[in-house]
Amino acid sequence: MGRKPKSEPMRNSNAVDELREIVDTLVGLADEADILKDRASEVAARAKSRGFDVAAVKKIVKERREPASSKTKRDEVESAAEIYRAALGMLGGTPLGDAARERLSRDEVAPAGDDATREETDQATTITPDVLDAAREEGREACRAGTLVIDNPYTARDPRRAAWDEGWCFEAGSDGMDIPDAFRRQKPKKPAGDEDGEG
Amino acid sequence: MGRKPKSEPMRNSNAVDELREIVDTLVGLADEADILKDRASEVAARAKSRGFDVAAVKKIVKERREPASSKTKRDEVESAAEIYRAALGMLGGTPLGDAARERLSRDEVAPAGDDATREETDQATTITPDVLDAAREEGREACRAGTLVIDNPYTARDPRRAAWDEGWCFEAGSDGMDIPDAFRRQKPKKPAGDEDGEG
Amino acid sequence: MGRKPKSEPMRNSNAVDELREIVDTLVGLADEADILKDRASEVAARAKSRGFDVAAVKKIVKERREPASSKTKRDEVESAAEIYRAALGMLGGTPLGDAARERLSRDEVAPAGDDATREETDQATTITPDVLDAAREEGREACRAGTLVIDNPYTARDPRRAAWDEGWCFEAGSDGMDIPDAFRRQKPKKPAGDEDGEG
Amino acid sequence: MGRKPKSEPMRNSNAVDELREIVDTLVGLADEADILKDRASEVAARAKSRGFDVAAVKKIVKERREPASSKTKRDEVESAAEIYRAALGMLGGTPLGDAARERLSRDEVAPAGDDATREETDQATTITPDVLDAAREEGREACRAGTLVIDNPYTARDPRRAAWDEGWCFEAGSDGMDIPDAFRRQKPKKPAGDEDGEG
DNA sequence: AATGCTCCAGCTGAGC
DNA sequence: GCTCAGCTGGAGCATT
Repeated sequence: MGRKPKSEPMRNSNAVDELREIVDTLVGLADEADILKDRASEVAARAKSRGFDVAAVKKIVKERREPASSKTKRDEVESAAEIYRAALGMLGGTPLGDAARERLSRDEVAPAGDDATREETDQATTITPDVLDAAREEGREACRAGTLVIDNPYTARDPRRAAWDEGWCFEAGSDGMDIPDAFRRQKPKKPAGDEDGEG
Repeated sequence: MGRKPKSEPMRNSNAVDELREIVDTLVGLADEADILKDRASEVAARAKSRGFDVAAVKKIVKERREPASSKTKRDEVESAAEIYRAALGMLGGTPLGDAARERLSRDEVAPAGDDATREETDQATTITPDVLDAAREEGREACRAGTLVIDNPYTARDPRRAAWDEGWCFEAGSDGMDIPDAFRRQKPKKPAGDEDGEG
Repeated sequence: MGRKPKSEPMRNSNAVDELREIVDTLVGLADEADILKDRASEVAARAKSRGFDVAAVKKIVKERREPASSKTKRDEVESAAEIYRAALGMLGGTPLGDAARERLSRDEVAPAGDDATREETDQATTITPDVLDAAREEGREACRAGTLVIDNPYTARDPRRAAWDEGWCFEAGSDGMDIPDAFRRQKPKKPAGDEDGEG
Repeated sequence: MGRKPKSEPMRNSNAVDELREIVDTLVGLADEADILKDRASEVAARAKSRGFDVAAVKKIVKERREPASSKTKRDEVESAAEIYRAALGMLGGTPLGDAARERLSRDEVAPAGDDATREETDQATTITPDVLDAAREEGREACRAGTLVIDNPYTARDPRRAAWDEGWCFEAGSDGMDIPDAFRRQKPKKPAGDEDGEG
């Protein structure tokens, strides 16, 4: 395999030498990268053999490395997804997280109804579908009444908390008005104006 | 460009006809798939123009479509990651979620120390770094005392809740014993035995 | 952000320290990998600014780095693809390459007809569709006559060369017999036997 | 569980209904896409069981589907890569393809030396490294003399053809002048001007 | 609008 | 035999 045309000075060569250097450099860098990758695989294998969940470890590593901006964006997406889940009745027992609550409160999404309707709720209730439906309805009424989503009356682990959230979010998106800000992509180019792509 | 050797019957042809049919079928299927993809892009574009967060919508769609098994696995990984975050002090204010708590309780990870040390905590405390450190220490003591992680004394939105969780998880992994079950990959082939890959 | 639960020795810690070390190591390795990647990007940018075709350079680098085995497999696939193209009349003016010719010769794919039919061909012919069709037909006859594909009578740059190849390959796959070896995946688990997955 | 807040009219609902419709549509489209994918897998499996080389079949399918523009670009990159390979002495026995030859001729890359030096070459030579080196040197001289690369004196299957190409291309890039046009990315923004990114 | 980039899913080769 | 990690190819996105 001729590496290069045999014996000659070619010290004036220009393009070929440049090209060769570029290629060699890139090959070298790629080789070094392979070494690093191998070492990482080793560490992962050791972690696995010790019993750690490698997928979870990688998740942590990714988190550590991702810049704050990505993290922020990730949270933005997740909070929006939670609100959507709630509005579609897909919460599945897990109530809204902090980010989603903050987003909903920040945007004052409530249709601003007449008056507060939330009353005392006893914690000792047995959880049945009916009870959950009632909580959902409570959430809707609360939303109409202008109650903030953060004022969900049920405690953190109470299944009714999620149901109330669902009702609230559903109502927030069901007022016949335009899409509320909390449903929109945050930090848009056009802060408040709506662009109707098909109108 | 000749599409095929010109005029002849070739009704006995075997391999070529088969090949042609296979290729044509695959091309057709791929074309149909492209159409579907275009339609999906259209819908996404419309959603975007209406103001929805497309990334969040896609997340919802993915969730809807992913089979229960994937969902379960995803949760497994996420709960492990949360426990790791807690142990490394990376919770960042968000306390452990349900799955992680359940996992920690299920595995009875506590080193079973001497006696319960948790006392009353007043909710009205101003949150300072010191207060969080105290909560962290409380969590560690609670872990040593055999308190279950589910018995975190702080309420859902109290920042000390996360700190207590961190302390508890850190302690659970710091007892000088082997890696606790809650840190391990769930449902392993070898339920409890450890295999040291490096000897 | 508390890096770790505040002030204590914890020199007996086990799982947590291990986990921390694993994560830190992986983060470090990933960071180093990023540096290498940046350097590679720099080199690529320089190459681009000098006027080189970066995509082509990357291709060369990839080639240099890919092990011989991958190269071999790549060639296997490419030779098969060429034969398929020829059989489907998709050569588009480019005749079969060396690898495909060798493969076809090695497998003696010709249906072994009666006698040689190829006669002299004058090079000065004007190329018209008819001429190409004639060359195609010649190739088919040559195949039936047992002529090896390597004995294509047309010179390298003659468009009829590709047409002859097309005819030859088409005939090789059109004999009404089973799929010829040259059409099959080389180096199969079952050297000659065919397994019909569908019955 | 709860698909949506139970029984109510909500015919005025806006955002939620829109969202639900979008999600449902996307789920439906993705499901249809899955079906198509399954069918394609079936066909591929059948092809495999019949003995076809599935990778090669996929390559053909891809080719059939890729638009002419992609094809053109692909060829551009490949021809550049071939020229680079030749200049670096990596041809490995395969001479330049048509596209590369055309590119080199189009750009008149030769340094335009003194006089033609190519003489008759007898085909019966035994191929040895020395012979290849000689062919390489011939190619270089031919390039210096202004001979077009298309006038490579060796026939298509002669190994010296590749060596001659290598010498020619090497010389074309080694004249101490700037990077020749044939080495550059075709159809650049700045047709002839060079921008030195690091000068 | 075109291009490069980054992320993701699907595929392939090992390993228990 | 099945699973799993690594990898390649493609699609969406941001950018100019």
